[in-house]
Amino acid sequence: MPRKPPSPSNRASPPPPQEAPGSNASIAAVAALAGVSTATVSRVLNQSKPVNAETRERVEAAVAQLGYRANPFARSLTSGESRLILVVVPDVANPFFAEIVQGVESVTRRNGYSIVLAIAAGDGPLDAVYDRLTDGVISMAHTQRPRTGGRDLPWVACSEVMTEGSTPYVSIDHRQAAMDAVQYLLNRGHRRIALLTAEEDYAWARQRRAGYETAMARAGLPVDPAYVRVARGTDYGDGSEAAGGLLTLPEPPTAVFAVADTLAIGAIKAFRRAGRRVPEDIAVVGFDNVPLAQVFEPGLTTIAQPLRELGAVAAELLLEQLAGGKPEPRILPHALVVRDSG
Amino acid sequence: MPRKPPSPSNRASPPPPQEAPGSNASIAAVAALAGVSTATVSRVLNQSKPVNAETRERVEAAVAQLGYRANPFARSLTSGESRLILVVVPDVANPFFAEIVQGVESVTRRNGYSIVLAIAAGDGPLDAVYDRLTDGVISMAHTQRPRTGGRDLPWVACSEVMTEGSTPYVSIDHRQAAMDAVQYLLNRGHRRIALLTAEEDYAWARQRRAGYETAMARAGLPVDPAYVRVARGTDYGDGSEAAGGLLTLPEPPTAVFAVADTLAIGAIKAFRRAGRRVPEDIAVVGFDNVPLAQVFEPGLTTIAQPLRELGAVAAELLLEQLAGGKPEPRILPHALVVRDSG
DNA sequence: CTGAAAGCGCTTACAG
DNA sequence: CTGAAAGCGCTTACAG
Repeated sequence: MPRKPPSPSNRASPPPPQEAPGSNASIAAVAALAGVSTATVSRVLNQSKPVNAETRERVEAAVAQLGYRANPFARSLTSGESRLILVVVPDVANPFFAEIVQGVESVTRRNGYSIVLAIAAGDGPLDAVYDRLTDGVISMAHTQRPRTGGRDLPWVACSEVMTEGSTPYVSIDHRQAAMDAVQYLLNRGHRRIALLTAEEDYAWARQRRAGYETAMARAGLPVDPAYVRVARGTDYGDGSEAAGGLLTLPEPPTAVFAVADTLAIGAIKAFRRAGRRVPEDIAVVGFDNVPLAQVFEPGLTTIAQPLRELGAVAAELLLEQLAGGKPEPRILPHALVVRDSG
Repeated sequence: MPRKPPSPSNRASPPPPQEAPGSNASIAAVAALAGVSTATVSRVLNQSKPVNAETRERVEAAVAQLGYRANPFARSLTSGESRLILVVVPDVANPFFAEIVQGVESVTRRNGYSIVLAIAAGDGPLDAVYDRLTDGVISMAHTQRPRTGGRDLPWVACSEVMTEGSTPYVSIDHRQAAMDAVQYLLNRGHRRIALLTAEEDYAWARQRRAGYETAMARAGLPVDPAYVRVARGTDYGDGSEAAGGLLTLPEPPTAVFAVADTLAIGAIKAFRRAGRRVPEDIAVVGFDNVPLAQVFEPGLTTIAQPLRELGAVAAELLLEQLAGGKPEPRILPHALVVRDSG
């Protein structure tokens, strides 16, 4: 917003409405130009009450002539809503965020909401400035839902299942997706299948691991604890490091299911460095279908999420909340993308 | 922000200040609890005027007890500034944005500004809602700088040199960096060096191309037009497509300089598919040092930008503008990262 | 150092 | 269908 020139307070007579076209005219200027009250201008702007057609036209002409746009601060101060939705993205570079956000935007826009993004710093609470500014939030991050003084900011978790409380969420079924990935490996004849997972304070990591365990159990296969490797983080390097030990086992696995593509690629690099071929010597399946999954050689077999739709549904759930509803969680379908790595 | 319950207008008597701890108390409630005027509360909150130590303590206690936080809309409406900075990121998934934004945040935060992100849709103008909301913008996108009714929103271009007008910017010297990349190839004995560039409505693309041409000219080498390939976009696929023809030339190049890592990797894939080895048969150098440059095999030789510092300097330039200054453009040093591809 | 009061630019009962 | 006026929650000359 512009800085106002320091104007002397003017209490004697009201200032004449400024009609400088293109400057930030006020609603009073529009009203004066159209020969109506500010109330009427407000009503045509917001279509909140019927206005005589001819009057409306005069107002619209005045708005156009002055290039008037409402001051969002004044509007929000009186109306009690900002029509702004906060989308929280994780601080790690997430190749998905852009597409998910597009999905969000596709539905918010046609409902008169704009979106604003914030990067979550770690998993701490959100910068306090945001929640006073927006009507609700869609979080793609592992952020704490803030309890701002007893009041709850409407909140939707996108792609990160919230078990805590009744926060609505939209997600794929991570456990089932992991089962599908492991089942695929089983179908190809693998029996010694290792799990490459990440530190499990993420719900998705726990669920993907559970999927692995369930699939193995259903196949009547024991899970050798030595086959379960927990990476320190989710970087390529973490994947390489955690996968390294697998090869020196007395009975090394013939396949690895990694809970993230980054880990999977790190593992492949480690295997190669050790002289193993992928998938001939050891098959690798990832999770996420990051852009790199297609470009990397060998192309990575992995699980894909419906990104745009995840964003769109998250927006729907939030809008439903803003309208006073209690939306149900939504589970969206995933897909196994078969390439060359496994 | 919360929806207010529909309260009947109350004109007879002022409502008693609500002291419900944790609810959104107003400044009046704080004033009442501390036994001072709202003006005094405002003064301690903003440290805008000296306040008696004992009074200040009472106010601070009241603020703490009520969990008071100023309503940002009311504050902005009166003060004329939002203390919000808009960072515009490109709509293509940009692996850099997170790190640049961290740089921005590191300096805005300690100056009392918060940041808000927006994704630029193509190269159209920004959604009008943003510029009324924020005090200034840092754009990492190829967005048009909007001229909102004659008034200019303070603006800094980050990593995209603006030749237009006097918009301050921070960037590396793309032309020099490209020269360095090509010179590296020349030093390794290459003479037939092709250029893989992108459609040139981007300043950086033009400048990198100019660097290529200058380096070749200085080496006394002609640029064969057949060696200059313009990719349709900057995807991997675009790189593969544009690079493909190079191999069937009567005298194919021995090296390629690509103006983006994504193009470089696409080219490498195309070369491999055609049975060529990189770098033995053909060397490839990219630009950007995307995360993948390190992970891809072969590791990509490329130019790295100082991301965090780019963001930090952009923030400094914007703050300088907000303080009424006219900051000079800033050029930051780049680095050639030598890996295996060239 | 402190307070009473105007004013920022809107929206919305209330009364015609 | 329309207007006068209060009120949203702050900040800031102005006057002590």
